[in-house]
Amino acid sequence: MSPSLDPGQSPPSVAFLLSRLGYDASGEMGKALAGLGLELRQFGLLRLLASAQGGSQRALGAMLNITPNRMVALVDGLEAKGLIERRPHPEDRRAYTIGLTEAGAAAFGQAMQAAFGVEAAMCEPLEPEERAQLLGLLQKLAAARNARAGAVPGVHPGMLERDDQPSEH
Amino acid sequence: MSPSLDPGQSPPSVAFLLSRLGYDASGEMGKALAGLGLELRQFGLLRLLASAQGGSQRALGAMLNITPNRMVALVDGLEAKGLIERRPHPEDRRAYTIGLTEAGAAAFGQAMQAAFGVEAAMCEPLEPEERAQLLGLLQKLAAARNARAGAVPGVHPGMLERDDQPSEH
DNA sequence: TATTGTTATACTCTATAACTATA
DNA sequence: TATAGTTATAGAGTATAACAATA
Repeated sequence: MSPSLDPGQSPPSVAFLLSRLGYDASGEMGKALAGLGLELRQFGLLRLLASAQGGSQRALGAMLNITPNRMVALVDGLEAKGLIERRPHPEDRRAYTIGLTEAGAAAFGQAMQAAFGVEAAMCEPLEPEERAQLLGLLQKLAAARNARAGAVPGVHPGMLERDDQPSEH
Repeated sequence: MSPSLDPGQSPPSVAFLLSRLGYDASGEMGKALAGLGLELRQFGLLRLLASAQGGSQRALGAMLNITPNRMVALVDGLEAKGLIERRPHPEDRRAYTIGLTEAGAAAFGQAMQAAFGVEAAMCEPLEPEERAQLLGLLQKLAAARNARAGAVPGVHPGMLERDDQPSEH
């Protein structure tokens, strides 16, 4: 976004700047992950699994706003890489339990390193205090949104999927 | 993005939060524009035309990172709505000059109003001083990026197009 | 020969609805 | 009957390469 009268400048709007910078952040993150052979969405699932093991494929998909049919390909892809596993669900023979493999945990660690690299590069123009300030303000905004939305917050739908809007970015 | 260990929380990372909030901002902007019968990309072109009249279709596309073939449909759509016009280029009979119509200028005004509404809603959780602070920090980041990238800055590729990364939103 | 707008084709991604096996 | 994962089909969106008119 950027409804400026000057095409070369972002307008003095938080929403526009967030949109622009967030898009760039996703892009750089995607590039960094591509170097590891990972896609943004794959990283999103790894990240979720690193904190929430044991969920069914469907339950994980619900948390990521990914429909069941698309979860198949996503899980297939990571399983083919040996980063995750479909394990038999202990209570439901229809379902699988998705879990990180050792290689998957290692790959996730590398991806997080890459993410921190992107973070550092993006914040490089800011003084340390400015960066802390910005972080606090963004967290406040995000917290308010999460409280409002009520559910399924935290995971950037962009790296995963969504149910309503922007796909262009 | 959001490499947190807690799937319900964004991690303390500027990049992740920017990605998440920027995605939301685009989404809300898209919704607001949809109420006016406009898409994000269409708004992007209107916005550009409001400040840079007279460019050829190709030149405009270059500024928005939209390839010539896709500019055709974009211009077609807005021309069908009567918001822009293909006018004969004064110096090159192959090219057109794209210009806002009166209706287009009015629609752009309405879209800007909608954009400001989104801005206000998004910043509602912040105190006025916080908002000003956030705006300043985001502008500093954006300015540094523009200076680095060198060219074609300011316009959120997400509402338009891109040449490398995230399309998942 | 290069460039403008345009079109044609193929390819990717997604959505919707079915199917199977369990519950 | 409803739900897990899966598959099939169709649709939207995009990229690539061509094309006619003009430079």
